[in-house]
Amino acid sequence: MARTQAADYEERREAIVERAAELFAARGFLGASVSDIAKACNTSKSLLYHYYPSKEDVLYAVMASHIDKLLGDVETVQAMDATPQEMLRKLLRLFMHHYVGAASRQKVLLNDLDNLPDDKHRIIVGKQRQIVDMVQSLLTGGDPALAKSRAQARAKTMLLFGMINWTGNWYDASGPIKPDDIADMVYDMVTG
Amino acid sequence: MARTQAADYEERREAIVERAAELFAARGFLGASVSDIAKACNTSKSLLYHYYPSKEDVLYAVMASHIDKLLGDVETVQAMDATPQEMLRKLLRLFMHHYVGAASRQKVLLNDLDNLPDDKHRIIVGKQRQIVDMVQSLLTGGDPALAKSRAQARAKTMLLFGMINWTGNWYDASGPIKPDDIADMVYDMVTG
DNA sequence: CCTACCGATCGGTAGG
DNA sequence: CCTACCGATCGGTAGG
Repeated sequence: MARTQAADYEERREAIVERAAELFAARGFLGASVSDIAKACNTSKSLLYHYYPSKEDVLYAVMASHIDKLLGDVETVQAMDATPQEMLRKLLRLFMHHYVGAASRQKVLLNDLDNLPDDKHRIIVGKQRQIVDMVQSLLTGGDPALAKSRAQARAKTMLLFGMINWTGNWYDASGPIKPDDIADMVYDMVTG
Repeated sequence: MARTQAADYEERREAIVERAAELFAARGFLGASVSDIAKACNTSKSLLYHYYPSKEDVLYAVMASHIDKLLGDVETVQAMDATPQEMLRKLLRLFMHHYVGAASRQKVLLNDLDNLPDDKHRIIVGKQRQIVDMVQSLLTGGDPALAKSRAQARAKTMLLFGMINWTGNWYDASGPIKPDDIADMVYDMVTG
């Protein structure tokens, strides 16, 4: 009995996070109310507060689950035996797949980070920095000219993230361009 | 007397827009209250409603004033007698100057577009499309290979906008990289 | 009779 | 697990 409930508990927590991610992505964290989330989950506000202590904790769950997958991509690439260029291309493809596969969570991560309380904000920002640093080291490792100027290397890295982070605003899954195509276009532009 | 008041009226309207832009940029449209804006202007909420009929009209004023400057950049470049490449490089430099010089308004334009009512939303989106189309035509005009595939050209254009639109999240005016440097880095990446 | 402007409060809804 | 609520604050407007 207890085990069945525990299994159900985790399923409901994940269902709440998924519905919340969709609503936060569509209306913003402040624009989507706790009642909205409850309705989307076919439950009551009170039930929602049984699974998460606050609206901000739901937001954190949305962001943490997503960024941990991106950190998993970083670890996958770090375990490769390959050149920086090959690792960068692979990492960009993995990122784009997660960006597209979890578009709502990715949008929430980019738009509503400042709505997290300070302690949770710091955790997410720290993980973002790990990801950015990994990309920057692959970029400078493959291009010795970049290693000379730290500011230039950071700028190029952030231009790269601009390209992939903005895809949520225009990417159309039903079009001819696929996630791998975008990853390769970005790769060619930053290495060409 | 009447002329003095009219002049004051326009000054106050502009001051409200500037303060609102800063607050919307810092907290988001929903996170900044009308009371907050009034406080930042050292006036009352009632006075604010004397100058703008609603909070949404203030948001529209923030966005419209900014995007009209970007459209002015497009017109400046259209009046040039130069190659598509030279026009694109010039346009990117003009954009980056306005992005940096009006960072709050640019951030609001990118983050809070969906908080506009439908009619005003359509106006801003229409102007954005003009800007995107201009950049795309300069990009394909300078690169015949791109003209072959519409989807590829649109993708490259949006990757370009990703780079410059994301700069608000990392650009540091006190660092060694200047707006022209970013514009030229972007230019080199999309044409190289 | 107009405008510019204030302190106080409206009806509803937010997160909890 | 729900209905019924709270203290506070929301965008917007009243009288004067």
